[in-house]
Amino acid sequence: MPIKAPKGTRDILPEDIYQWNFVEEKFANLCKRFGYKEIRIPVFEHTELFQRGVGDTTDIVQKEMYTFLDKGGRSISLRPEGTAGVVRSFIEHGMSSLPQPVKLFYQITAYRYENVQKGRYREFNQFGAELLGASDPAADVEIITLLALFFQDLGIKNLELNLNSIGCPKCRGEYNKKLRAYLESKIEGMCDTCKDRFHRNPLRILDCKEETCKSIVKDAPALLDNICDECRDHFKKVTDKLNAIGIIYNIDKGIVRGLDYYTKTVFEFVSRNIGSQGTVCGGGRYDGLVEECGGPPTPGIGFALGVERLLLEMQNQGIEIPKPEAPDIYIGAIGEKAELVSERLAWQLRQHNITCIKDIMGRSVKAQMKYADKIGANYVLILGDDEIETNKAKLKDMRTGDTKDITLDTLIDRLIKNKA
RNA sequence: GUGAGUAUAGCUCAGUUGGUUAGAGCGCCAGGUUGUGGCCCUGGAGGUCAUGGGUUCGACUCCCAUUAUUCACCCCA
Repeated sequence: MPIKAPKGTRDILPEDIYQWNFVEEKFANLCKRFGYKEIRIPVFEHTELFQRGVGDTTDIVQKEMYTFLDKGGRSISLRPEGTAGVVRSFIEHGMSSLPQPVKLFYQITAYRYENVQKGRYREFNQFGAELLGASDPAADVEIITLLALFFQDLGIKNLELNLNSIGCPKCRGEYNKKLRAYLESKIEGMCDTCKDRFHRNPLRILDCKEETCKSIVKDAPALLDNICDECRDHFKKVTDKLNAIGIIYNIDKGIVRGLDYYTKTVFEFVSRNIGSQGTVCGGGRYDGLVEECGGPPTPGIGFALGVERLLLEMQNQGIEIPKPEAPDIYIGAIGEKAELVSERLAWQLRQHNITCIKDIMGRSVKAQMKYADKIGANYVLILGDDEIETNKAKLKDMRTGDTKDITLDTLIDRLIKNKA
């Protein structure tokens, strides 16, 4: 039995890689335009980091992490997301002593043990950015505008931006009391997971998809209507700024986010066209996270964007990504003498930054021509005894089919000129 | 963890009420033209019919299990 890629993983093949390179480069350039710097973090971390950072009560930590003991007996987990690792690095390298704010971006794979479906894999790719040290609503807006501009740059239209505020620990505590009071009498009518949530994290009951829970929750007090003055003011400033820029959004009181660290602003960009996993990007503010992970009190906000979903959406919208450039020239040879010359020629061409494919199969001229055609070479040069003797050859333009006599010494200059 | 669909060549798929050497198109290799691609023609390589068991004189076809895969639930990027 041949070995196949494990469930939920996939190869990105040479024929598709240009799409990935394209969005990766676009994202990196955009982040730099906003003053963000790239950071690379480990694929695995101490399990405890995610337990503390992502949250012990979350599905991600409870049932989706790839966790194992290494040979030293340490509990290690593959990162299920990027923020916790970035925050750990921020603390470990004393980045709170850097000029504030600290702006970071990354392009990572992440790992979650889940059942696979469209737009969801066990190994998946995320683009993310984290803005640390800035508590002002302007920081929230910067992160959202970065994303809006990214989608605009790529030509993606009609992604819905959903916004909510889930308050700070202070007002959320108040709200949890209110919510519990409201739900207490109705607890018997709720599903089993929600009965559990009632004690652990009643907020997430708001997000339950069970009909019975939904109907109970429908008339529950909304979190957004019960946040404290400071949080309300923060949220208003965020929406005022978005209005001023002209970024369209919905306020969605149901967004809770599955990670425990979020505070105040939470948001997501959603597509309706790419299956049931339509959240292309999710993010929010996490003012307590750095401290929770053992660093100095530091506000932060960031997001993670699912690259597989991004590409699905681009495909869905018919957005064309420029294909990679074709090889400049194919050099074929007949006979050993010509082969030696073609080796030297190819070496020189490549030194001059010209993409040159040469024959390494010793095949017939016809086979070589067919191959040159299939790889999309712009020009073909076939060398034989005649060419070596006269130092001249026919340079064939594969598009038009025209051939032109050239001397071998002028080939490089000619190709360089063609490229320009 | 749960539910449903699917599994035949590298890819996309045929394969009759169960019948003997399992097919096509595309792709790959070669030849037709021993020095010039695309079009055309000819030939070749490539299959434990997902795996294991069962029913049957006989199974790609029917039944069961397993695995993989797709979509969905939960949840999330």
